[in-house]
This record gives sequence, structure tokens and C-alpha cells, in this order.
Amino acid sequence: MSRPSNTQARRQQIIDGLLQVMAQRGYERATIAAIAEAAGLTPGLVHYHFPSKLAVLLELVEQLAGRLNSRFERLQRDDSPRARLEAFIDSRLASGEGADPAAVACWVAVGTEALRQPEVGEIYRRLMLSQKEQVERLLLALPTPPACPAEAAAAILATIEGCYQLAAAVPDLAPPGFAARSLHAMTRGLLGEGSEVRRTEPS
Amino acid sequence: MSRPSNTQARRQQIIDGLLQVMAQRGYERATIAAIAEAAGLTPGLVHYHFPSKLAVLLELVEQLAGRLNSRFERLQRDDSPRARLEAFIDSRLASGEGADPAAVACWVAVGTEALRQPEVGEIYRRLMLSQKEQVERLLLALPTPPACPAEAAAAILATIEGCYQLAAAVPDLAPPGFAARSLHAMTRGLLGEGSEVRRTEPS
Amino acid sequence: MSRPSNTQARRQQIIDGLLQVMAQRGYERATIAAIAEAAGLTPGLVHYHFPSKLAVLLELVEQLAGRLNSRFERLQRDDSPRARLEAFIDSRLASGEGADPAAVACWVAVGTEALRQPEVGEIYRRLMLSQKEQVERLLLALPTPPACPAEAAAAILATIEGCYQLAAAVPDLAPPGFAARSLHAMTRGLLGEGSEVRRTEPS
Amino acid sequence: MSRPSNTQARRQQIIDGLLQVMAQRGYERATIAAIAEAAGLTPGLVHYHFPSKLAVLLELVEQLAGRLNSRFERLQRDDSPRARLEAFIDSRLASGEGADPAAVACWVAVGTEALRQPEVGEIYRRLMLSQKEQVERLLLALPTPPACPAEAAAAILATIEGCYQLAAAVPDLAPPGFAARSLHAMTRGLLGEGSEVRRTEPS
DNA sequence: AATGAATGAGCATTCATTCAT
DNA sequence: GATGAATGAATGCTCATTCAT
Repeated sequence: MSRPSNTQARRQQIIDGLLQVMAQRGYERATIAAIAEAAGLTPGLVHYHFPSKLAVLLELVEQLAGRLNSRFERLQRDDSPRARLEAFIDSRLASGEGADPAAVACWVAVGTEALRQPEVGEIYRRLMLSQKEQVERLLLALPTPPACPAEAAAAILATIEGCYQLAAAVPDLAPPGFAARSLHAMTRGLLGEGSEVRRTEPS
Repeated sequence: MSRPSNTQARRQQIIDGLLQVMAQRGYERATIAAIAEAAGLTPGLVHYHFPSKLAVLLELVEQLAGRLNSRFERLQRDDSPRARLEAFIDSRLASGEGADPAAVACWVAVGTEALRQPEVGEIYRRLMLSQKEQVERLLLALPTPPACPAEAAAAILATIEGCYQLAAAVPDLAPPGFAARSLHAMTRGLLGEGSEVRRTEPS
Repeated sequence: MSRPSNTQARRQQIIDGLLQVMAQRGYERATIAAIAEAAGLTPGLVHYHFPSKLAVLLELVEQLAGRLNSRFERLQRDDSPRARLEAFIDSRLASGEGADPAAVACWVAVGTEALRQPEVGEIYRRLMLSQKEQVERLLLALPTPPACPAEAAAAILATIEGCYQLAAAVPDLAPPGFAARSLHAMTRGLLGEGSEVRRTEPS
Repeated sequence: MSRPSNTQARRQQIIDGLLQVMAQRGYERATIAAIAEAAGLTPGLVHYHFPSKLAVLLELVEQLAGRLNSRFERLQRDDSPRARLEAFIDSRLASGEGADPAAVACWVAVGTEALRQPEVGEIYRRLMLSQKEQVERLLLALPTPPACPAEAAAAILATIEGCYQLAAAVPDLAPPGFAARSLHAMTRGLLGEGSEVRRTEPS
């Protein structure tokens, strides 16, 4: 006669609620009441399903990371190392299907929270290091890998994070979609390649 | 007869206090008491010299921006367009004299706060747009300007902001000083140039 | 399943608490802590049930006004216009059952607060204007209405408010109950009537 | 070589400053800084010339009372008891020369403060009692004094205070100048007199 | 006399967390 | 599971008063 547990569904509602509220207000100002309202629940339920507000954040961070990776895996249908590197960049920066402004704004807030909450910092660092190794592997698989793949990978990640920040804070700084386009070009710079397009019109 | 005003000195102390505390805790958790303590003052004094905590933040943001610009002007002793572009990047990313980890961590917090506090957002956007125009002018002065200087400028700024974020949150992701080095290379990619140096020593 | 709401009861407790405290200390000095204590609650609960201290005041003002009107309606069992006018005055000034010194002192504080808080001023003005129209109608229903019913009505209200003030601030200025008695006589003056009773026993 | 003392002038400036500020904000919200600014002085000077904010208020109350009395004495050029009574009422309520809306609003605030601050209450009560005796004497000097001069005097004072309250809080309740006019008529009611004008049109 | 900085207590309000129902 | 009331600590801000200059 026991009710079927809906704990998983409730937890997901709450995590989604935090994402929505945090995108607008940041973590500190995301009150339990606001999260519950965004989740369509009552405040008391939040602490029934999570021990603390921080616990919700930690799960949200994990999910955001997972979301990016699954997008990468979806994009990656090609075996060419070059194409795989570009798929990585597109999975992070391409606009269109799968792009979620709220998730981006939320991620920016997560990045700042990583400086304050040790637990968040730990997850964030783990995610970044794992992505860096991933990119590094992609770079090393290229026919002409860069001199210092570690630095190149870090630079690529930095640009991605910076594009998130600018997209959230200064949306009219550049046209949508500039980010992936530019990072592709910048990557050629990191690899010491010339741009074929440009190569044809030297000054 | 009248007591000489020390308001300017006190205001600067308070602004510096906010910078220190905010680098560690972010804006929300930078309490007036903590700011005052970092400034060596009593809490009441903060509101004697500033109408609100936000007012302190706004002044701090202006000062951080000014600091970067003056570093740029100090670095810029060369007339070559190329050298001036590189000086801009170095003024933002080069480690060594003038680099200030606390200021960087604080700036990351400012970037998040720009999403929440309209007044901060306004200043932040103004600063970013003005920097973008500055970079755009530097790019246009080059012998072979990029096809889309606006996008290239935005991408350069994004990488700078992203490097700040990673430097603050994941300091061991890449060796210090990688940022300027990498962005120089990336800029070559944006400009469609090959790297002669790198081409000759493929790994 | 769901916990039954006791919000209405709690709100009333808080409003009553404000009345008690405000009668003694006025609005500014009626701290949330004092209101909560008078209501037998903890301070945090006040802001759980009301968004602000001002919101409590606004509800209290509405209730005080309602209380007077219901007393008037209770007194008003007579169809003679004259008796109805006297019932109005008695509902405001008669001592005895229904008179509440704390409510009077509180109302005096409300009158001052009406000069400071725009929202209170608005309610206060509305209440006064509606009472004035009510008195005006009562005056016009008399066999010999005064020359200027609007002024007469305003004067009657002024005397009522003034009696509250003096009752609260100088309780030993005149014996209790003088107020209704005197205002009845003053009303005869406004109506241009002589007092037959008094006429017969000049001193 | 000692500077001539300007203490008296300074004190008066401060008292006038409190009057202005208190008329707008009430006593609690009349900050020392605001008083000083209204007085054209610096905050520190206020406490140089007065031991406390309350001390300023006490002096202000005394002056307001004195101002009314001197207006009464100015108006009182007639020996007829009736005319003297009317002059008293006019000195309190007549609009025109000598009327000061700020002083009226301030006096209303004083009336509320009399309920809170014992010292203010004491002065206020003394003033009211002395005025009551004054009016009582005026009433007793009439050819046909009222049956209960004490009550009649109290009622007259109540109407005056109430007119101040309404003039400050609901200025458009009645046309300016209604107050003195109405109180003259009301006084006839208190004295048991008919109004000659009205007498001619009995119902 | 005068100035304006400094202090510290007090206040309304917010909010994560707890818990009775 | 679910609800929403309850708690209490924390925080930005105000302000009378003091005091060094």
C-alpha cells in the first residue's frame, strides 16, 4: 500500500527551479521560496528532498556538465580528429538547438560560486580539468598538434567560459553565433595554421 | 577652524576593503562589517562615507576598469599597430608587475554581479563596449585587418574574461602566463595569419 | 495532508499587537520586536504574515475605521434625523461600552502618521471625506439644515478628532463624557438653534 | 578679545530648523543632520548649542505656544467680553496674516509626541490647562456664561486642535477659513444662544 | 565656536532551516 | 509525502551622540 516514490521527479523539479531562479538572481538571492515557486512546489518540500540549498546546487552543477557532454556526444558523428575538435567547440558554443540562455546565465553564476563554496569549487575544478584533458586528447590526435597542448586546451576553455560570460552580460556585444565561428579561427591560430580563406587574399 | 576632510582617503580605504573581501567571498557575502574590518574602520563609518553598499561596488568597478586602462597606456610605447594590439593583450593578461590576483578574483565577481544589479550591468556593458571599440580600432589599424573586426574584438575580450575566470577558479589548470601567450596565438588565427615560428617546429 | 492555515488569526494578533504598542509609543517606536511580544509571537513571524510594518499599520487603520462605523450602526435604531445625527456623535465620542482608550490613543498616532506616510494619508483622507459626506447627509435630512452643511460637517469631525487628541494627551482636562455632551450643544450652534433647556436657566 | 556670543541666534536657527523639518517628517524622522541643514548649519553645532534633540523640541513647543498667545494679544483690542472670546478663537484659527501651515503641521506632531515623551506631555498639558483657564475666564465674563464653563472651554480647545489636525492632513476637506467661522457658531451652541440669522427662518 | 568624522546601538527585513500537523 | 507556520541569526542601514581638531 505504499505510495510509489516520486522523489526523483521532485528532485528534478527542484533542480530545474534553482536553474531558472539562479539564472535571474544568482545563487545567494535564489531563496528556497523562489526555487519552490519556480518548481511549482511548496517551500517545505525542498528541504524534504534535499538536506540543504547547497546540495541542490551541487546536483545542478553536475547536471549542467552532463548536459554539455551529451550534446558533444550527439554532435560527434565523425571520425576525423579535426571534425571532433570542432564538434567539441560547437557543442559548447553553437547557437541553435540545445542552446539554453538560462543554462548559460546559470553557469556563469556557478563559475563565481566556485570561488566561494569549496564544494562547488571542487566540482567545477574537476569538470574543467576533465574537459581540459578531453581537449588535449583531441589536440594530440591532430596531424600537427600544437607545441603545448595543455596551454592550448586551457585557452580554448577560457574562451568558452568568457563567451558565456559576455553572452549573459553583454548580449549585444556581438551577433549570436559569433562565438563558435571565432573560436574555430582562434584554434587555427593556436595550431599555427594559416587560414586558407585568408591565405588567398594576402595584403 | 574647520576639521580637514579625510573623506577621499576613507573612501579609498573602504573601496580597497571591498576589493579584498569580495575577492574571497563575492559581493553578497561581503558584509559591511567585513568590509569595515578589512579597511581597518568601524562599520558605521562605511555608511557615513557611502550611501549604500552598492555605491561602494560601483566605485570599485570604475577603479578596476581605470586600472587596466592605465596599465595599457603604460605598456604602449610602440607605434606599430601590431605591437599596440599585443600591448593591449598584455595589459590584460600578462603576469608579473601590475598583475593582482585579488583584483582578478574580484573582477570575476563583478562580472556575475553585472547580471543581477542593473547599475553594475550598465557600467560593465559600457566598459566592455568601449574596450571592444578600442580593440576594433587596433585591429583595423593592422596591415591585414580581419574580415569581421567586431567579432574578432569580441572574441578577444571573451578570452580575456574567460582567462580571469579560470585563473581565479582553477589556478592550476595551466601555468601562469599561459594566457597572454595563448591569446597572442589565437589572435593570429583570427587574423588568418599562419605562425611562421610554429610552422617550422611541428611536434 | 496539508497543514491548516492560521494566517487570519495570526494577522489579527499582530494587528492587535500594533494597536497596543502604538497607543503607548506611536508608530515609529512600535518596533517589530515589541509588536511581536504584545502579540505573543516571535519577531520573525510578523514578516511571515505581513510584507512590512507599514502593511500592518494600513490594516489596523482600516479596522479602526470599521469599528467606529459598526458602532454607529449599532447605535442607530431610530428614524428621526435628529436622533441619527446624535447617534453619529455618540458613536464617536460617548464613553462607556465600546469606548477603548487604547484605540483612541492609537488613532491619534494614526492622524499624525497620515502626514508622513503617503499610504496612510490616503486612507485617512478617504475615511475623513466619507465621514464628512455621511455627516453632511445627516445634516441635510434635518428639518432646518445649516446654511453650509459642508463646513458644519467638517467642524463636527474636527471636534471629534480634537476630543480624541485631548482625551489621550490631557485626560484630566475635562470630565469623561464631556465630549459627546459638548458636541451636541455645539451642533445646535452650527444649526442656528437656541437651546431651550439652557435658555431657561441662565447663570 | 572674546568673540561676541551668537548662541541665541544659533539656537533660534536650530529651533526654526526643527520646525521646518518636523512639519514635513515628524519628530522621529527629523534627523539632526536634516535640522542642521534646514538651519543652514553643520550637524555638530546642534549638539554644541543643545544637549539633546529633545531639548530642541521642548524649546520649540514653548515658542509655538508663545506665538499663539502673542497673536491673541495683538488681536485683542476690544473690551467687550464677547469680542475677546472671538479674538481668542480667531487668534487660533483665522487664516491670513499670522497663519503658518508649517507651524500647524508641526503642532500636530507635537500633540502626538506629547503622548510619548513625558517632558513634552508635561509642557503640552500645562499649555492646554492654561488655555482652558483662559477660555474659562473669557466665558465667565460673558453676560450669560454657560452652565459648565470648564466643559465648554475644553470643547473649544478640542475643536481648535481638531481643526489643526484636519487642516494638516485633509486640507481639501473644507474651504480655508471655515474653522474660525464654524467655531464661532459652535460657541453659540455651547452658550445656549440661538443664531439671529437662522432665528428668522424657523422651521 | 565650529566642523565633520567616528561610534555603536537599534531597527526593519530576509531567509535557510526546522517541525508540528 | 506534503504543507506552511515558526524560529532565530544575520544584514544593510539609520542616527543620536561624542569628540578630535
